[in-house]
Amino acid sequence: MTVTLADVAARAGVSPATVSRVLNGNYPVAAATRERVLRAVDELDYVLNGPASSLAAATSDLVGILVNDIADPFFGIMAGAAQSEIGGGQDAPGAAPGRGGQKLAVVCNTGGSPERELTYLTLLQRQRAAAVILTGGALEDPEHSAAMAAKLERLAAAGTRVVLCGRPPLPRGGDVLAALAFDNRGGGRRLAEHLLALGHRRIGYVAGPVERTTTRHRLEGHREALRAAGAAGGEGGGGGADGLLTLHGPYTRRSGYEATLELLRRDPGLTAVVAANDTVALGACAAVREQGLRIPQDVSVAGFDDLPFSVDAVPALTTVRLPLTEAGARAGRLAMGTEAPPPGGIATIAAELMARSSTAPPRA
Amino acid sequence: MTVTLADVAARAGVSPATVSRVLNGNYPVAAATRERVLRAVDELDYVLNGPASSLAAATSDLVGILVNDIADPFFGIMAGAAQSEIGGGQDAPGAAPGRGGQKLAVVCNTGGSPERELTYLTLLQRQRAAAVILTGGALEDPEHSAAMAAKLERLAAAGTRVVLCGRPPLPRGGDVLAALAFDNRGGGRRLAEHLLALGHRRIGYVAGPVERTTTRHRLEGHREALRAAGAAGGEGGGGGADGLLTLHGPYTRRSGYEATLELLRRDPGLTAVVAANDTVALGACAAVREQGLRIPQDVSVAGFDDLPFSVDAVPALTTVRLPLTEAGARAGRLAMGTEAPPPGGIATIAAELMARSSTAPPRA
DNA sequence: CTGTTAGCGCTTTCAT
DNA sequence: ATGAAAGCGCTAACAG
Repeated sequence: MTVTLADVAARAGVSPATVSRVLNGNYPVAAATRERVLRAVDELDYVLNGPASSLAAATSDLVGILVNDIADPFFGIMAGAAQSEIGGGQDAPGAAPGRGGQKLAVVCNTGGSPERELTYLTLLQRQRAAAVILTGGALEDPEHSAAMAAKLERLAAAGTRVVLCGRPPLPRGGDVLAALAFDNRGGGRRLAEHLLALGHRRIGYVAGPVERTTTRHRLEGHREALRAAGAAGGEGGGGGADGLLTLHGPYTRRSGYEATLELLRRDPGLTAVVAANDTVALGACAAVREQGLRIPQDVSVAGFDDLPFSVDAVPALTTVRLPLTEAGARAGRLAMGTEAPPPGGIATIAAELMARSSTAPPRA
Repeated sequence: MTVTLADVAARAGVSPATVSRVLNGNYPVAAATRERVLRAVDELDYVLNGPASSLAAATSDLVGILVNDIADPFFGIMAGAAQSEIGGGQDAPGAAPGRGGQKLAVVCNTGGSPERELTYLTLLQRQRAAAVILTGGALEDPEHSAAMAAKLERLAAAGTRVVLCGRPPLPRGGDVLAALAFDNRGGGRRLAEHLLALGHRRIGYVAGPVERTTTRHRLEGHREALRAAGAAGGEGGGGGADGLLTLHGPYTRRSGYEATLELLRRDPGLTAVVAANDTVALGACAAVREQGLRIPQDVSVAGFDDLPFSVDAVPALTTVRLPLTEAGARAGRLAMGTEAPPPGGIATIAAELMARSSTAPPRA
C-alpha cells in the first residue's frame, strides 16, 4: 500500500542500500545514480519511514524543548530562539531530501505539571531524541527532582544531549551537558535595591508559585536587599509580619491583580509592589489603578523578564531584563553540539535592571 | 546495553508477546502475570523503544501542532488548549505504563516559513503521526498552497487526522478532517463599523504581512465597512489615495510603531489607527504617544485578537475577541476523534467586538 | 561506488 | 491466557 525504500530501489534499478545512501547523503554515490534515485523518489512520492529508520540507525533527529507554559512568551521566546539554531528551516542548498543534516525541534508543553514533564521526557527517551532542552524554573519537590535527575541521567547515558536553559543545575546533577542559569537572585536584588534607593521602605511582593526555583531565587534576592537595608519584608517567610508583604500565586495577570488588592488591603501604606514577572505586574498595575492610586506617584510597580510588551505598558514598566533570545539560541547550539559547554557545565546569565517610569520615589 | 522487551520477558519469565500485551493494555492478561511483568519493567527501568514500536504497529501516538510563531501568545494559547485535550497529562489511574491511551502533542514552530511548514509536515508524516493541527493564517502563495494540499491529502490518506484551527479551509481541500475558521472578515468589519459609528472617517490601517489569509480577511472586512460608509480607505489596494492609509508589516510591535509613524506623516488628519493585531496595536499606541497625541482623544487605536494583555493596556485596548482557547481545545478534540467534525467539515468561529477605552469619537 | 546480508525491537496473527 | 514466529522498513557492516 505505502511506498517503501524497496519500491524506490526497484524503480531506480538499484539496491535499497543505495537508495538509503543517497537519502542520507552520508556516503559517496555516483551522480548519475543519485539522479535516478531522486527521480524515482519523486515519482513515487516516497516518504522515509521515520520509525523504521530510527530503529535501524538507533538514533533520531528529534530534539525536544520542554516549556512550562507555552502561552507565555517567556517560554515562547526561548523556545523559538533555540529552535532557529536547531532546525534552521530552509535546507541548505544541495542537501539531501532525506534529512537536511538538521534536527527537528519540537516543543513540549508541560503546563508546569511534574507528571507531564516526566511523561515528555519518557516520550523523548523512547524516540531516542538527539537532545532535550529544559527551559524555565524547576519544581523544588525533592521526589520529583530525584526522578528528574534519574531520568536525565539515563537520557544522557543513551546519548541524548541534555541542556538546561533558564533553569538552575539539578541538585543531584543528572549528567546534564550544560546549564544556563539566569541570575534571578541578582536580578531580584538589584530591583529591590533600585526601589530602596528611591526611598521605598514598605514594598509588597507578589511572588510566583511556591516550590519553583525561579520564585525562590527572585524572592531571595529581594529579601537580601531588604534585609541589608533593614526594610520591611526582609525577614524571610518566618512568622514575622513580613510574610504579610509577600503573596504567592501563579504567573498570571490575575494573580497579580488579586494579590495586589490583598496586599493593599493588608498594608495601605505600601509604596511599591514588585511582581514575580511582567505578566503578573500588569495585573498589579490594574489593581493599583482600580484603587484610585496612580503609578508611580502613589505606588511604584515593577516586574521581571522584560517581555516585549513591558516597554509599552503605561507607564513603561520597570523590570529586570533576561536575555531570553540569546539564552535560547545558546541552548540550541549546545543541543546541536555546535557550541562548547561552559566550564564546569554551568553558566550564569546576567539579569539587567531596566529602570523605567513605573517606579519613582514614594510620595512624601 | 539497553534494556529490551526480551530482557523484561526473561526476567518476568514470560514471552515477549505477553510483555507487549501488558504494556499496551489492549489484550487480556492474567492479573498475576501482569503484576510480574510490571515489576520486571520497574526493576529493569525499561523504556519502550518508540521507533521499534511504531514500526511494528505502523502507528504512533504523536500529534503535531504547527504554529507560525511560538513567541506569540496568539499561537501559544491555541496550542496550549489543544494540547490539554490531547495529552491530558496525568495518566488515568490504572493506565498501563506503556501508553496512557493518550497521545503526545508536540508543537512545531514554522516561524511563518513555508519551507519549514512543509518540512514539519514531512517529519510528522514520517513519524506516522496520529494527527496534525495547523493553526493560524495560511500563506496565499498558490504554489505553496498546492504543495500543502497535496501533502495534507497524503497525510490524511495515511490515516493522519488533519485539522485546521484558526485557518480557512484550503482552496483545494486537501482532505482535511475539519477546519475551524475565525470570522476575521466579520471581525474586521465590525471593528471598522464601530469606528465609523463613532464618527471617524480617516482611518489608518496597519495590516499584517501580505499574502496571509488572516491579513487579507481582516483587511477585506475593514474595507467593506469603509466602502459602505464612503469613508477613505474603502477603495481597496488599487491605485487610489486609499492605499496610502494601509501599510503592511509583520505581526510585531515594531511594525506597528513604524507604520503608524509613517501613516501619521502621510496623513496628519488621521483620527484612528486600526492594527493587524494587539501586538501591532501596542506599537501603534507607542507611536501615537510619541507624536504627542493622546489616545483616544486625538487618535483612537484598535487591535485584534484580544490577547490577555490588551485589557491591561492604558487605555484599555478596543479589539476583536477571538476565542482562542475554545478553538484550540476543539481542534484538540477533533484531532483526538472525541468530537464530531462540524457539518461540511467547516465551522466558522465568531469574532466579538470588544469596545474599550482606546477608541472614542474623533476630536471636532 | 554498489549489492548482499543481517538484524534493530516490537507487534501481531496463529496456535495452543 | 500465553507462546512461537513472522515480519514492519530501514541501515550498516561487509564484500566485491
